[in-house]
Amino acid sequence: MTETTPNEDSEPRPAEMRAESFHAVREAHRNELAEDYVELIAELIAQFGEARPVDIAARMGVTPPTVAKVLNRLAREGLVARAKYRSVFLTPEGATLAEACLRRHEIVVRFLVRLGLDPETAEKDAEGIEHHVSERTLDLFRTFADGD
Amino acid sequence: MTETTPNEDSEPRPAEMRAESFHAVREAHRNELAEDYVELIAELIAQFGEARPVDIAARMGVTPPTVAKVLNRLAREGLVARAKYRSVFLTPEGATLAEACLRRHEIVVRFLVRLGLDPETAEKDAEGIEHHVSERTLDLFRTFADGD
DNA sequence: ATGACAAGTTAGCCACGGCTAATATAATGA
DNA sequence: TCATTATATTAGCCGTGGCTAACTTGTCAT
Ligand SMILES: [Mn+2]
Ligand SMILES: [Mn+2]
Ligand SMILES: [Mn+2]
Ligand SMILES: [Mn+2]
Repeated sequence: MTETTPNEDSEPRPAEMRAESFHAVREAHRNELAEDYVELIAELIAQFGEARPVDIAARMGVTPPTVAKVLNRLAREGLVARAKYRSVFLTPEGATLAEACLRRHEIVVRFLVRLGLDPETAEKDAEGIEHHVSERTLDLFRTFADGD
Repeated sequence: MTETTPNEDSEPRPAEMRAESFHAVREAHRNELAEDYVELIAELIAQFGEARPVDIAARMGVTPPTVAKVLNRLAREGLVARAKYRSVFLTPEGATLAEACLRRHEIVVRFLVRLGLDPETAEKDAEGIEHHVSERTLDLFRTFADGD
């Protein structure tokens, strides 16, 4: 059975289009951890004046060694500045990204709550959804959240 | 600077709650590939009577060896049945999962379209969002999609 | 029936992000 | 001060999911 145009009634999406979607998802997942980290680091700095690995670990729900490894990658990528055994800070690039992520996060949460979701679940679902929301979709979310 | 109750105006969510959210996201990501594969396999079987690795690869946007490796895992997990050099089929468990994923996928897409998104982008965003939607949220999506 | 091409598999590489155990440094308080 | 505790890092393990290259098997047309 070779792959030709199907004789079905509802046209299935072409293979390449599907592939594009999955590529986009994988791309989102590649950026996800960096986004959540810088966002969290920004919040910790705002609250405490610094971001300590131990606090990051507690909030990310992972162990300190895991945090260390990720932070090294973020440093390598220029999002984070660090000195051994010291707190973590954001580079300008990291701070910019954090700001964008924070905004997006809040829009998604407000949208879900507006839709009727309890804030707890909204926060939980948003943590995943936020990374898969295109600019267009985010605009619609924002409008809906503010709207009525 | 130790971590105590902050003197901020807006109460930040406790660390454990945040950790829970991230745990949920990681859990979703662990199931994601299996869900997308069985969903796709179900569709291919519906269209062509069988699901061939080469067609899976084209639609997932990956190479055949990658598909082979993932299929082996799915077989190990009892979602898929296969014989060497033959097409892939779903176990009852796999078929059940596929059905649920298909439904969820369609709800998310219809929701996004109803919100005002073009079908292209809706399909793309849905591919990621679907895995981060709780039962509650899915209900709200369904209602909104049908509603008005 | 068989040879050529398509499809599938295997082997082996890599980066990532979890983890534990062990070690090194910093911070605290008696 | 300095001993104890808290925090951070390193080393090393594992499973996953990408990839390419090489090989095996299946399919199809002549
Ligand atoms: Mn997130
Ligand atoms: Mn998906
Ligand atoms: Mn899907
Ligand atoms: Mn995701």
